[in-house]
Amino acid sequence: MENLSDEYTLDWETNTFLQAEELQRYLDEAIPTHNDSSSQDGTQSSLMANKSIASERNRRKKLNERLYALRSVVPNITKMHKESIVKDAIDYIQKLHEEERKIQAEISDLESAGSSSKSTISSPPPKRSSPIEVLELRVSSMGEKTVVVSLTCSKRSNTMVKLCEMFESLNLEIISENITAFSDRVLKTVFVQADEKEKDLLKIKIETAIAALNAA
Amino acid sequence: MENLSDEYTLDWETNTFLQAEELQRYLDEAIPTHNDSSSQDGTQSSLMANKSIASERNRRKKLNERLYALRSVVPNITKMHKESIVKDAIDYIQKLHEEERKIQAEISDLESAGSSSKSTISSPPPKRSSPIEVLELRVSSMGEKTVVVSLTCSKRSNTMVKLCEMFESLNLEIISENITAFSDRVLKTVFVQADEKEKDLLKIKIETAIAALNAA
DNA sequence: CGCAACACGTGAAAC
DNA sequence: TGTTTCACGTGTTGC
Repeated sequence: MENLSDEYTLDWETNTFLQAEELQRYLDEAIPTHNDSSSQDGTQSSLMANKSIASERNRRKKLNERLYALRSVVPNITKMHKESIVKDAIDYIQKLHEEERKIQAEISDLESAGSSSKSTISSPPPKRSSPIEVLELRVSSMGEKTVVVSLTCSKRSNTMVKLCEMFESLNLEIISENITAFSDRVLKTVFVQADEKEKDLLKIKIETAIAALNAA
Repeated sequence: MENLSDEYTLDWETNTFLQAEELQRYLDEAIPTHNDSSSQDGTQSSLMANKSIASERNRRKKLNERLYALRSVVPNITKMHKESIVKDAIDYIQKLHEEERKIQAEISDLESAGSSSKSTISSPPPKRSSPIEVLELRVSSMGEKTVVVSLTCSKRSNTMVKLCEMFESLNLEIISENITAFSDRVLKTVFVQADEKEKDLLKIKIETAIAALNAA
């Protein structure tokens, strides 16, 4: 039977080629397996066979290297089988496609910047958008000394960061705040310690801050 | 020449699966290859073997379908061999990466346009950094394809912003995320689309990102 | 004739 | 335990 006791498998799970040296040695050395000069009627059987076998090995090796490289350019993932590597690559490409589409729209909207400091709410479809697209802004009072701000935006690349910065710049006395991102929406809720009469003023402040941030 | 009588090979060159019917017939029919009733000692040899062989067939078929799908999402080229499909996909992803990088730079340049004259609202350069103090970091899996990150920090001046930026920089596939600040704590919860096996790796990534951010 | 690309069945190894 | 993934050598087909 075949001896081949040694282990040469390259390892997709542990990320790197395991024992590359050994694999290489195996590959280089093992090609002329049959150097038994049986010299039978065989014309060049072993010679031809060895070439074919080497070609096939090389082909497989190449393809595997390519798959390995493919995985390395796809972020997020670090393991998995051949099939999943390709699958994840597909998903990733599609994700990039969509992202590019969004960014493209965002940029074209940015260039045709119209400062919309007037509208209180209202921004209906995903058509009209600026860096921060406010879908809804509600400022209400909860008791005498607490004001609740509820803000809904469409989710863009840096929306959460900007929202945080924006509220931070207002220097409010924040009791508690919360941001949730899901689907294509970002929802921010802030509990502010302030007199209920400041409610409307606070709303204007927020609108102004957003407008300023978008016009920057 | 173009006789192609019993052709079953699926054709990567001409783009579509050639003679899919015939291939299918071949696949379906040929499984119980050995129904030679030699009635040899065979206990379950053929039975077990046929399972293995069918599994292998299915695995290969799956992988080929995936490769085919991969090629379909990569624009530009259409045809070529397996290896080139993967290679083109890699090139394309890298091209998209670079494009994204450019766009990102362009956008940040656009955003940091004006300013400098007389900013009433926006804080000038509040570049003071207060490190992120991690109180608890829990990364767990929820099902096979979802990983939940739960991170608790102490609340400092820019903690929320930094947390958002940090997660954004990781380029994860985020299903939904949430930040809540209350009292002197900030709690961030993120649902990430990732294999459960990536759990530990993801935790390390987050820890590293936070450490790097604090060292700035 | 060879060369390149492929599908196939098989045994080994990992989970 | 068995299921799944893999590399391998081989036969076949089109250039």
